[in-house]
Amino acid sequence: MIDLDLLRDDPDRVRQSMEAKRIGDPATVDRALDLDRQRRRAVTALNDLQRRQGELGREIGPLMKAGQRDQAAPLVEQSNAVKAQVKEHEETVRQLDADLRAAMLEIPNTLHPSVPVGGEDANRIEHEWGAKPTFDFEPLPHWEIAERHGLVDFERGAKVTGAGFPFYMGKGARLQRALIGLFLDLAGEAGYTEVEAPILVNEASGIGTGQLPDKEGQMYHVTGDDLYLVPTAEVPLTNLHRDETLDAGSLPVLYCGYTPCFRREAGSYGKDVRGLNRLHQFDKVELVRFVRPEESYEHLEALLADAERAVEALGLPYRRLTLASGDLGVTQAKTYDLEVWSAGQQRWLEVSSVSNFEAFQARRANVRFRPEEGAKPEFVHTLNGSGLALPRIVAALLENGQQADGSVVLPPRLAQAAGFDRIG
RNA sequence: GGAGAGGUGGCAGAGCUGGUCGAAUGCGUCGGUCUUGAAAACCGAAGUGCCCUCACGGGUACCGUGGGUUCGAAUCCCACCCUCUCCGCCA
Repeated sequence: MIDLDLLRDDPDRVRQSMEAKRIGDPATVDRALDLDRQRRRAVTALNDLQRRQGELGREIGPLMKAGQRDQAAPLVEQSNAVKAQVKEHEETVRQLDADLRAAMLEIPNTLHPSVPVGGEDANRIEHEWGAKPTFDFEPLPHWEIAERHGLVDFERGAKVTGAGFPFYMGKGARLQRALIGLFLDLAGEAGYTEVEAPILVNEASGIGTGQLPDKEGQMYHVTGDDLYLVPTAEVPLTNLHRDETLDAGSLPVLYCGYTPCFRREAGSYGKDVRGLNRLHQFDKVELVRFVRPEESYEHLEALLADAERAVEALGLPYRRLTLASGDLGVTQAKTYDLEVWSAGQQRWLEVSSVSNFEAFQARRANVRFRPEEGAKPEFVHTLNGSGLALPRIVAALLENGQQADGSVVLPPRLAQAAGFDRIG
């Protein structure tokens, strides 16, 4: 949710962000402003009536206590009349509140000035690291390598659950476990507190981080208990402090957590979804920061560095993009993507998305802090980044590490964590 | 899942035979007096959201959440959520 004061003071900026992000209808801004004006008028009227009701009640009280019902009768009659009006106005305010909130939830976060405006082709490549491997043979895509070594069983996953829910077998499974451990260790070294979180969350949490109502169809919904499977650990980790006022001295708060992630990926089909490229269930280590607003862009860079360190630990060539406005979601003010080079497919695969949400999530989730003793609570800024998502990392490791004899060599740091340095 | 108890301000804990209750009291916090300084003692301050106001200030709502009864609800009724105790079940 954006700041209502910003909407009132600078609606043009809000509209421009909507247009640049290509999200929503800019007319929503005017609708929200209109609802806001109506609501304030209604609240003022309601408060006046409530005051009158209180006055009458305080006059009636002593009379009733003294048994002077007759004297109280006309006042009671008045009070009943006011009560009816109060009820009416309450309903009006309730409706306007709901409408305004709905409109506000439709308005995406504003952009940081450094975000390039445009569509996907305006994404800015900032940095490239590592050398793409070269081969004196035709490198295979990871799904063929995985099949050859029995690392991932897509068919049986499809039988047991459905497409996009693979089994990892043997060294494939051990690799997952080693990567999760390695990523959590790296985050721990960087100062993050490790968290094991619930992987089912309630509706309020979905709203808090912005998955609801915007991306309703993307989460698996457990209807029996009205809970949602997490699409990322960002949801539980950020909602951990929902409706809290944090101690200023505790900031910044840094959490890392591993969870399986569940995404319906409704509407995404095509050749780029083969193998491990896009799954309904996958593993990811997520990094989350709660910070003071004035420091959030420094933290964005620090968080980015944390994610890059993880890729570099694996020796995978990668590049960093600053996402253009059109590629940003509802909630982000600025996002960097990290993409690793996947030699068998000859393409870049997104493995991390590092974002500053400024106060957008904090306002929805009501996470605040008190800047100093006695000061008013303010919203924190929240940030998060993958550190990292596993499947495409595994894809790149298999494709980049493949040898002429069909075996796969693992990078040293991973070999150490996994307990083996070669597959096949 | 069954039976019972309970959810009050930063914490603890009254109030719950409805009527200036945003709410006693204690602890903690902050300011002051005293002291060379500190402690103790004493005095005082201090919640959050929303609305009106340039401001000073004022109004209103909030005692788990949402409804209801009533002229009036922290106090009564209903539903839900959560915590605790006992029983059952169980990795």
